[in-house]
Amino acid sequence: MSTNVKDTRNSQPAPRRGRPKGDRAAKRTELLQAVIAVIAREGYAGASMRKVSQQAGCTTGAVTYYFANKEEMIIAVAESLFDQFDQILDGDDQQDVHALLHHWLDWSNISDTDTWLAIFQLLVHARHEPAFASIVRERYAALRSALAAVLERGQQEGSIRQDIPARVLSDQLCAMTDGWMMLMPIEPERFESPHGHTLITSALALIAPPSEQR
Amino acid sequence: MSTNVKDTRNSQPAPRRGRPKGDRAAKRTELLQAVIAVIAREGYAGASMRKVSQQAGCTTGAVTYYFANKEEMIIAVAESLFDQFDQILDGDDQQDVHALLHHWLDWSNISDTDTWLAIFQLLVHARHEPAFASIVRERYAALRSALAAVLERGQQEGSIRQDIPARVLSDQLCAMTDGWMMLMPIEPERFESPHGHTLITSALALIAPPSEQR
Amino acid sequence: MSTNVKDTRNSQPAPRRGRPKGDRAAKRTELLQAVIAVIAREGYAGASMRKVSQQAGCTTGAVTYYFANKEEMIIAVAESLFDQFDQILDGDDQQDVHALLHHWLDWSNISDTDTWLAIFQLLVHARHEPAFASIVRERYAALRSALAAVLERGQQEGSIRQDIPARVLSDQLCAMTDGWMMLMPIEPERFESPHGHTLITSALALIAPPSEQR
Amino acid sequence: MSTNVKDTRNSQPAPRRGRPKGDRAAKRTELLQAVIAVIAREGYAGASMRKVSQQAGCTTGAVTYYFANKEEMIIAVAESLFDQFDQILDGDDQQDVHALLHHWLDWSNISDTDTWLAIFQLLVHARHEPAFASIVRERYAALRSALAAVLERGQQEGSIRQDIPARVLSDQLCAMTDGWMMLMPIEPERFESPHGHTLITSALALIAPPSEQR
DNA sequence: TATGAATGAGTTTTCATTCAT
DNA sequence: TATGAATGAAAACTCATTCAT
Repeated sequence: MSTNVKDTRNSQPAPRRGRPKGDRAAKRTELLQAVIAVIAREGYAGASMRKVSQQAGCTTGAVTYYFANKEEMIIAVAESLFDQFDQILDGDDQQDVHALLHHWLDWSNISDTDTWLAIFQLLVHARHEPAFASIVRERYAALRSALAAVLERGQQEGSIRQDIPARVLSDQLCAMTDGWMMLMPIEPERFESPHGHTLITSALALIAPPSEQR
Repeated sequence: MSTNVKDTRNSQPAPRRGRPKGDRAAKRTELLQAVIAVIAREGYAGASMRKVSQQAGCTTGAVTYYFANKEEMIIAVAESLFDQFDQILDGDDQQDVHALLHHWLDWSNISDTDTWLAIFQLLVHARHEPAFASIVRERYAALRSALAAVLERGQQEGSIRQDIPARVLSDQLCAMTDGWMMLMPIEPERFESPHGHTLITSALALIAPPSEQR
Repeated sequence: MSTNVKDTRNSQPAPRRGRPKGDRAAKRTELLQAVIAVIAREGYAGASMRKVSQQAGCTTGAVTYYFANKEEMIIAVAESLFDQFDQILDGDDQQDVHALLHHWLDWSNISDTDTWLAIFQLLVHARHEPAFASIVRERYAALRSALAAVLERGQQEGSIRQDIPARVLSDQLCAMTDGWMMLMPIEPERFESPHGHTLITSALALIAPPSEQR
Repeated sequence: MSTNVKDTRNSQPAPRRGRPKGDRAAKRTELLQAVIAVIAREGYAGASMRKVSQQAGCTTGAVTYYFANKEEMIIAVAESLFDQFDQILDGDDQQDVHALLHHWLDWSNISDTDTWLAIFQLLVHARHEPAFASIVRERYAALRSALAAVLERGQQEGSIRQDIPARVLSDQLCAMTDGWMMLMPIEPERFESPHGHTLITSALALIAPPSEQR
C-alpha cells in the first residue's frame, strides 16, 4: 500500500522559481483549498472526498492520488489552515496592541471567511481524529502564545490590565472568539455591526486596565 | 472491534418480542440518553442510529420506532439536552451571584459531562440542520437571558462591573464557556485544577467591578 | 399460530339482525375499505400495512389480527373488489344494451372511483401474487361472460354487429376499458368530457352493426 | 432461494477492481437491459436495485454508480424502453397499413417480450413517479400519433373505416393492446394462437370499413 | 501521472411480522 | 379481542478506497 512510489516525487527536474505550474505541490494546494471550501460550506460531517473532487473540478481518483487517505487529507488541511491563520495574524503591525486585537477580534477584516469556518469545524472534530488533535494542540498553543506575547507587551505599556496573567487573558480571549465563531453561522445578525462592534469594544473593555473603566 | 464489550451484550437471555410492560415515555427517555452518550463519545458525525441502538441495547428498528427519522431524533435530543441544561442551572441558589457563576463556569461540578459535550456537538452542527437551528436560537437565547438577569442583579448589588451592559457580559461569558468546551476534549489537562480553577477565577475577575481590581 | 382460538368466534351470543356493530365481519369490511382506499391513493407498491392501519384509524396489530398476513389481506381485498364491481354492474337495467354499455364505459357514473383504481392495481400485480391470480382469472372471466351475454342479446336484437362473436367483442371492450383505466390517472384531461365522451361514443360505434355506420 | 442459479454466479474468477476496458455507455446499456429483465420478471414493485445488480452480475454500488438514484434509473429505463419500442415500429414497412397493424397487434412477432412487459409495468406506476409520468405523456403520445398517421393513410386508401377519426381509432387500438398486455401474464393461453390470432383479426375487423363487414 | 469504474461496508429508512400484555 | 412495542430483513443511498488502464 505504502510503496516507494512516492520517493520518485523528490526527483523533480529542478526547483523552478515562482509558482510552479502543473507541479505536484501546486495541485495539492489547489485541492486543499477545495477541501477548505467544502468544509466551510457543508461542515465537517458533510465533507466527503467526492464533494471535494467536484469542488476542485477533478476526479475522485485525483484526490486519492494526492492524499493517501482521508485522514492524511484532513491533516494536510489542518496544517494548511493554521498556515493561513498565521499569515493573517503575521500581516499585522505588531507594534500596536489595540490594532492587533481589533484585527484579531474583528473577523469582518478577514478576507477569507472559509479559513475561519473550516478551522473551527476541524477544531471541534479534532477529538475524534487523534492524529489531527496533536496538530491542534501544538499550533493552536502557538497562536495563544503569540497573542499572550502581545498582551504582555500591552501590560508593560499599561494599556492592558495587569491583575490577570497575559497567558490567561490570551486563553480567555481565544475561548471567547471560538465561542463567537460557533454561533456566527447560526445567528449571523448578532455579529454584524453595530451589534458585532459592541462585542469587540466590550471585549477590549474587559481586558483594559481599571483606570480606563468607569 | 475496539473492545469485546459487545460480546456481553449478545449474551442477553433472548431477544424478547412482543409488548413489554415499560411505558413509552420511559423508553424514549432511555433512548435519548443513549443518543447523548453516543454523541458525547463519538461526536456528531459518528452518531449513527446503529451505534445508538447498540448503546441502548436494542435493534435499529426500535430506535426508528420511537423516532420517525434521524432529524426528529436529533431535535428530540436537542430539546432534552436543553432541558437537562436548564435543570442544572435551576438547581442553583439564585440569590448568590458568585455561587451561580461558579456553578455556571465550573464544569467539574456538573455531574453529567455528556450533557455538555453533546450539546456542544449539536450547537456546532445546528447550522446544517435548519430545523434544529431554530431550537438552538430560542433555547440558547433563553439561557443567555437567564444569565444576563443574574448579572444585572449583581450589577445592582455592586458585585459586577457596571460599565458593560449585563446582556453583553452574558454573551461574552457564554462565548467563553463555549470556547472552553471546545478545547476541553482536546486538552483536558488545561481544564483540570489547579489550571482550570484559574480560568474561573480570572473570568470572575474580568467581570468584577474596578474597585476589586488592583 | 393457527390455534383453535378462532373457533370461539362462532359462539357469538345470537345472530343479530341488520348490520352487526362491532362484529368481526364488520370490522374486517371496514379494514378492507381502508386497504382499497390506500391502494387507490398510493398504488399497489405503496400500500403498506402500516398505511392501511393509519387509514383505518387503528393499530398495526389490529390489521394483522384480522388478516393472518399480507397475502391473505390482498386476497380478501381482491374478492371484496370484485364483489363491489359486480354490484356496480348488477345495479343496471339489464334490458337496455346501450344503457349497460354506457354504464360500463362511463366511469364518471361510477360512484366509487377507488374501486376501479384499486382493482386495476391488483390486476397488474396479479402475476406476482399467484394465489391472487387465480381469483382474477375466475372473477374477471365471469365479468367478461356477463358482458358477452349482454352483447349476444344485442346481436340478436340487431343493435350489435354480428360479424364478430359476442365473446370476442366482450374481450375487446374489456381490454379497451382496462387500457383507458391505465392512462386515466396519467392523462386525466383525455378522459374528461367532451373528449372522454368521444371515446365512449366511438367505442359504441365500433361495435355497432354496419347499417349504422356511414 | 427459488433456484440455485446464484451459486454459479459466485463462482466467478474474482471480483475485479479498478478501471475496466469497456466504455461507459455500453455498461450503462447493459445495466438498463438488466433492469428491464428484472421488471419484466418481478414486476415494478419487486424491482429493487439489489435484484438489478444480481441480474447484471455486479454489486449494488455499481448500479448506483451509473444511476444517481432509483428515480433516475427508472427514467433512463423508460427512455430506453420507448426507444426500443420505437425501433420495433420503425422496422416496419410503412407502406402497408395492414402489415403494420399486424405487427403492432401481434406480440408473438416481437422478439423481446421483456420490452412489452416492462413498459407496461412502468406505465401503470407512472402515476406515482411524477418525473416519469411526463415522459410517458410525451413519448406515448408520439406513439399514438404515429399509429394515427398510419390509420389516416389507411382511411384515405379506403382500407380503414372513415366514420371515426383516425386519432380516436388510434387511441382505441392503443388502449386495447394495453388491456391485452395486462392480462397476458395472467392468462397466457388466451393470447396464444389460435385464440390470440382471433383477437388480432377481430381488432382489424373493428376498424375495417363497413363494406368489408357482413 | 492521472483516471474513473467498481467495490463493499455503512447509513437512514421502511416494512411485514411477532408476541407479551 | 385488541394493542403496540420490538424485531430483523431488506431497501435506497453514500462513501472511502482500490486498481486496471
